[in-house]
Amino acid sequence: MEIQRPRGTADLLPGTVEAWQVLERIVRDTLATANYQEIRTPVFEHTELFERGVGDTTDIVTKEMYTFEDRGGRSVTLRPEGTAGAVRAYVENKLYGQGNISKLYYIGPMFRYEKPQKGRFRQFHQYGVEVLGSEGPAIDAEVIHLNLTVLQRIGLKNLQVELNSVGCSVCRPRHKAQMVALLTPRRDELCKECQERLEKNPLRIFDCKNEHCHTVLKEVGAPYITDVLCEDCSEHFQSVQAYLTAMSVPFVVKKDLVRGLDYYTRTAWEVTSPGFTTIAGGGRYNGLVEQVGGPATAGIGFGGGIERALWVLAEQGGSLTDAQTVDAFVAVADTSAERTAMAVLATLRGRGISADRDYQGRGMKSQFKLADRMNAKFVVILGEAELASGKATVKDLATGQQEEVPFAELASWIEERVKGAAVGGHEA
RNA sequence: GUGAGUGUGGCGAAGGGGUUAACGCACCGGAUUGUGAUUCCGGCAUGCAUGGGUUCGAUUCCCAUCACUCACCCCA
Repeated sequence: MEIQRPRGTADLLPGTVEAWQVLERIVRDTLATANYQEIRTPVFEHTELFERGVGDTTDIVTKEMYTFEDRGGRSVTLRPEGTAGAVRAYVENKLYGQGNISKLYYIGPMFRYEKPQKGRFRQFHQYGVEVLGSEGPAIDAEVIHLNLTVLQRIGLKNLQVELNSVGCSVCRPRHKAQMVALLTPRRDELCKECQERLEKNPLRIFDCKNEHCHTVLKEVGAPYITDVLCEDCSEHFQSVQAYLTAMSVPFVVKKDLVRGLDYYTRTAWEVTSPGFTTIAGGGRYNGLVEQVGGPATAGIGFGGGIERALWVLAEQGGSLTDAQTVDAFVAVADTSAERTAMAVLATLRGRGISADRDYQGRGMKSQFKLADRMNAKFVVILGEAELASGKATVKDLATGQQEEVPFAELASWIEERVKGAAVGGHEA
């Protein structure tokens, strides 16, 4: 049997990679406008990093990690998300020693052992930012603003920012205690999973899809974390909203928003579009750097799914690319012109003019069809007559007009006419 | 991880236990001389996801495996 790609992975073929290139370009350009710098970290890390960083009660760690032993008997894991690795690198390379905040971004593959579905893969790709070293609400607003801006520039419509605060090490335990006190008497009525959540992370009960669980929540008067924030968190949350408003970032507060990772504190958000799953999401993680072994350092970041952004874009009827084009197609009318054709190709390419030809011995008619399919702008015809006269016949495929151009002037002639027009794939 | 559905050429698809597996698109070649459209002509699956079983005979029935899709879970 033919070898197939592993489940949940995808081949990106010519025709679709172009959109990825454009999207990545948009991400880089947008983040550069806010002075973010790229960081590249390993695609696998010691398993312990994720267990400690992401949290060992999360779904990601308990059932979705690609973990294996390497030949040295070490347990390593393909990264399921980008934050843990970035934070590890920040600590290991002592970036905090520079005294400034670090504004970082990454783009790359992530891995999660899940059952693949639409918009969900085992190897998927994210771009994301991490800001280390600032606690102030202004940076929250900047990061959320960037998160949304990238998506807008990609061309997505009907985007919605859902915002919440999940508290800190002061208010979270307090909230947890209240939840446990209120819900334990009616523990038996909760679904099996919520009974577990009650012990590990009661906040997540709000996330439950089970109706009866919600009824119980209401009846006992279980408070949203947002309603019982400590003073500092409450103030922070208010400020974030004020800054967002100042930056004209529309958002809605969603009190039951809980993110899937344990490390979030205070600000948490998701960006969605009605009818789709989460396209991007992020939050603040003030305790994470310490947990990974660094000095107490505030952090905040987001991750966006490339497949999901492209999927939603396509569903909304948008696209990111035009087909790649070629400036000149060199048509060989007679085998005696073969060498000249190769020379012309080399010359044109040397001048930065994209050029291609037929390598399958096709006839004239087929070569023109090929040129047409490549979206070539000009066809340079080389045959006996041209060799004899020292002039190439050049046809402008858009107008259908032909001209004789001396070999020596060919490159400049084409360059003049092609200049200014977007040359295939160099511009976003 | 649980449940359901699907799997025929590059793509979309018809078919159905018995000796030529429709059709459309795409692709390739041709319609007298070295030129892109349309039209016309011709070509293009010893094969119906893979492996096994039932049968005189299977691509059509059964089982397993793999993949994809959908729902749940959760998320990007």
